[in-house]
Amino acid sequence: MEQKIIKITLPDASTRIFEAGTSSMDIATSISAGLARNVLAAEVNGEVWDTARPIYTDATLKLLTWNDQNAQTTFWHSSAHLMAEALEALYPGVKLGIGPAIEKGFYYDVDFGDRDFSLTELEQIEKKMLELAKNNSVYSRKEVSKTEAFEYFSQKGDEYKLELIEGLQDGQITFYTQGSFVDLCKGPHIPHTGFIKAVKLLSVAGAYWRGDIKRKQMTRIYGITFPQAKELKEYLELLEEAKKRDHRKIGKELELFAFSENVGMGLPLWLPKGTALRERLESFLRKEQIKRGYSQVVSPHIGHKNLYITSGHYEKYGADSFQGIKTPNEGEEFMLKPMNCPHHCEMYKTKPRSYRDLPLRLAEFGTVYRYEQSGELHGLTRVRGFTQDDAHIFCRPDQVKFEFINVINLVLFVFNAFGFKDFTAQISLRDPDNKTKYVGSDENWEIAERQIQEAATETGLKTVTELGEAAFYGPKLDFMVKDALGRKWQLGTVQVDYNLPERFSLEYVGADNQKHRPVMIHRAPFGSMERFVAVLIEHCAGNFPLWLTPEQFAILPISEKYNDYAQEVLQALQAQELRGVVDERNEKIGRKIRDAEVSKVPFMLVVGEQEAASKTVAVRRKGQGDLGTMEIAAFISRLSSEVNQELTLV
RNA sequence: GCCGACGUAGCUCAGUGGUAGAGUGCUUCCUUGGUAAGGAAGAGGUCGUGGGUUCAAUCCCCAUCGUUGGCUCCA
Repeated sequence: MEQKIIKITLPDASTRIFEAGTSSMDIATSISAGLARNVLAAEVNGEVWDTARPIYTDATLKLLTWNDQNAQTTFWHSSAHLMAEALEALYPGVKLGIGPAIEKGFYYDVDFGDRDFSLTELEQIEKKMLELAKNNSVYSRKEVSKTEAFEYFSQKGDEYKLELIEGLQDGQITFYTQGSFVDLCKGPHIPHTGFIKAVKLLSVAGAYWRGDIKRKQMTRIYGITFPQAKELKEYLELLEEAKKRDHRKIGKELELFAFSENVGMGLPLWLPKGTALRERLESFLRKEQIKRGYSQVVSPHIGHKNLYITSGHYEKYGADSFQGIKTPNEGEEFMLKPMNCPHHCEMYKTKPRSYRDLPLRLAEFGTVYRYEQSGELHGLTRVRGFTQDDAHIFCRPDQVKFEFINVINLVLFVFNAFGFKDFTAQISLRDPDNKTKYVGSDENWEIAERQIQEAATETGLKTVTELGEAAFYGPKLDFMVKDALGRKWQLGTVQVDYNLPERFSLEYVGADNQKHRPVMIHRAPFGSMERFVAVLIEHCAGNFPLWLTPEQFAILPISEKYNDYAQEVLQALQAQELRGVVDERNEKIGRKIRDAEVSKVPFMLVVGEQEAASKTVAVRRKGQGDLGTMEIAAFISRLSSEVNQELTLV
């Protein structure tokens, strides 16, 4: 029986009575005209609806304005429709794929046919969008049958939409219309285009239809919109600021690393300062791992081809890898190692193992080489030669969960040490519909997947689960951190592997005096030194913690007359294992300070006549200014204690 | 690998169908200065590379290499 009267519960738990069929816009109007002017969408029983959509049942209602995430998503989705309307106006006959909102903004995939599309055309599309927005065209929703939907887009000749309709269920198909533009869309949308006051189209990119490399590549146009011009300006400024944190820029400025065409793309050169930083990171982790029962090992950069045939990697990746290294011996071939695990398996096999020996934890800062697709290379985050902070834990099946938990704790320890609070822990499982992509028995996969999930639960780790993202040999838990521009990168990783022990016939003798197969856990808390340093740079904008920074201080003589004293100070500090330089240039002190500030040196030690006479230094802290004069020993103890404090915190 | 953009002095970038400019850095000189840029002079570029169009190409076209925004991939 149909209700005549409905009860609406608002977020403050108050309730109001309306006639059935009242829309959330009507309700907003009844509350206040100001609210009605600003409401973009509504959450009806937790689902985001158009404000014009009539409500026929009792419901909880939250009116969404620009400050709500869901309103912004709706706003940007509606903006994608507006862009599509502009595109149809400017380029008659374009075909449209999908046009969703994304985290910041929206995109639409467009097929321009034979036409080449260029960046320079974005501006006139923006103009057209703003012009159309001024029409205050209402986004109106219409339920259509599958047949009607087919008819409309057949007539229009848009095969992409037809394919989408194919996958939809009759009775659940809706069209949205604004102005002259009609789109297949389940909504919701903002009330009308007039809310869209500022538009910026940011970039164009090729994107395969339905993410399939074998299908047509469409032109994807990315953009963002705002209800106020001021907000767009602020957003663009934020983007500019983020670009200043880019590790590629800071890495060059601070002389941490470089690339050379002559060396080869994706092969980073670690310069002295970058190396100093990296080696500190390595010793930090090495020390921690020793505490946690790991043994450090070293293996060569190449391995016999047979090693990778045994491991299965040759079959899987051989054709897409750096190719084999030939020797003067006919038929002999080595491969650059793309991972460390096969070497570590061979280490395991150097002697018979007892169940009492397990777990065996072999750790190595192992440099590996992978022929990544050229289009994938990106600064230090995606390279072709990199060093993993790798380790393989060989354990009994009953130890897997415990070891897994310990690894999770190690990763969290590392992330905490560097202040990475905003990360995602992702459990990657098999694609249940495509099991042939993976090796290993169903049973082992199920055990491994369960153990990962249990370990995550028991450590209290908040995780997201992705199907189909597992490695081909086992499920994994990845820790992802965002870079300055919001791109996600996988740093820490933990992976269970039942496959390699099988392929390498690894065994241990159990308490029952029978042979058993160990389980392997691959893990890397940093992921790789390269990617970790990249993300760390962006995280701290090049202002590294004192214990890590390549140069902790710069000694700045007032004039050349005090260079000798500056050297004396340097000797004293270096004797205490503190790191820094003397700026002996023929420049004024103001200049030397500025340069040291710009190059992010934490401490500046000004030395002149007074300091030389009293064997002191005038200390200045980056970003804080003058801290006053102190004796060299006092500065040493201040710097050392700050370093120690950082290290006990981490 | 695919689509788009870019490649000019060590760095950041301007510019033009008639063989190139700024700022900064670098070198030298003057200055020896007390907490975010002292002054002057000078050196530096086959305009990524290879073809083509043209009387003439750094500029237009093609190819190639590299970088870059995405897509796909990622042991």
